[in-house]
Amino acid sequence: MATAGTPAEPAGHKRSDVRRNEQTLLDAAAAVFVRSGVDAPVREIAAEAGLGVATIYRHFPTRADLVVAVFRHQVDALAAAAPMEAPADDKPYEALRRWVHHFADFLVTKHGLAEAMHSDQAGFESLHNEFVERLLPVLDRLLKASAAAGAICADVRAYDLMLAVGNLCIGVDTFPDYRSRRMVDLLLTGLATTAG
Amino acid sequence: MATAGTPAEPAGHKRSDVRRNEQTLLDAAAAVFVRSGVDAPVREIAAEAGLGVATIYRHFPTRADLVVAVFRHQVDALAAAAPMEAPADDKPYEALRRWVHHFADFLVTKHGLAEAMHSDQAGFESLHNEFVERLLPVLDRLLKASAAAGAICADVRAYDLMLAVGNLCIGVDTFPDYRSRRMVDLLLTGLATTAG
DNA sequence: CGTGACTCGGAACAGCACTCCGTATTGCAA
DNA sequence: TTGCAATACGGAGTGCTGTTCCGAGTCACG
Repeated sequence: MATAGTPAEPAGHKRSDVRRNEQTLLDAAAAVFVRSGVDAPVREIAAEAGLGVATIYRHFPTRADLVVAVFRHQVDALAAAAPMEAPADDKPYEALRRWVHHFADFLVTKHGLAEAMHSDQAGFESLHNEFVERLLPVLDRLLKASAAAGAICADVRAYDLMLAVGNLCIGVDTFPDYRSRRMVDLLLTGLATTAG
Repeated sequence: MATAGTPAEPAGHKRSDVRRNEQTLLDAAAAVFVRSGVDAPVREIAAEAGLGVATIYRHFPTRADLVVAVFRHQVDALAAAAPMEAPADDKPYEALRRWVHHFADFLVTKHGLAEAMHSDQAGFESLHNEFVERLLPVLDRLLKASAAAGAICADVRAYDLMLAVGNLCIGVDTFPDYRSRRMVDLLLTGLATTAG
């Protein structure tokens, strides 16, 4: 249940094996996620790490906690990739467009991540929450900057856009002919047009 | 494996209990799909029908076969809802827009159908195939008519658009705040704009 | 080196899809 | 009406999943 954004990381007073196993698990999970997708069986991750399943659950109570931990750096990089100060940028819509494509590329390269983020499966809600918590403010800022510049219509909510883009990235693995990037572009174009 | 569009329906030479049970299953499945979504446990459908699980598998080898059979009439209606003769319509883009929204509304009201259609789970491929087979020609016709009228850009493929719209309908149950309809509209707007 | 607290491992439980085979039902013909 | 061959049915069985529990093992500190 607990969202458990950061389980507990005062970092200092943890037993050495705990810290070692946590890192082992993160490495194993990263490898398995690439090989079998983010919804790979828990046992497979445990085997890859050479640890028991209970150890996984002790460190990462829900699957989303593990996924978030594995991708944390990349999500942070994504958040940081957006221009911090909007006023400095004279082309806010271009900045928005660039960042959304970065976001989409990130999702597409992590097999099953987009699917999982919008899944109703138990344990995945906090994954959704994490993404919303970290990236929604960024997207909202970009969106408001564009709206202020009159480049897009102002009544589109960042939340809707974020979920929509995430949704458009679903199925790229399953259906090789599907071009998610083109569709994301189309959505962004629609955003700009409604301003007219 | 078999796509099994129409398992075998010469209708005449089937045992009476077979036909009766098939209808019972369809009714039960329809009820359960509404209550628990299209990915409800097989046992639940069997219980609702008062039949064994093997009977379900005998009539509908894959889950998609059952889903397709339950929604066949509505999918047909959807296909028929598109204007048959494009030339007669002087506003092809409006027709396209209307039909796509019909399609989206259909998906949204069937809990989990959009998710299932783009799932990589075994047994769901034929669901995707069925939708593509039945609705893609319709969408393609609408799209070509709009393109011919110069209302939209011509380089968007019907397949991409269909999957994109389907994707945008994912998550409406899980995330009540997500407005899929608005996002579908945005996508359609983008389609029109790129023509400019 | 001993002790106490914390952690690990894998067996155990529960829920799912899907299959198999003995039993029951059906339709036809005598 | 009744017997029989073909066919369908039911539910137990198999195998894979997530999740929990507790005895055995490991670590840090005195």
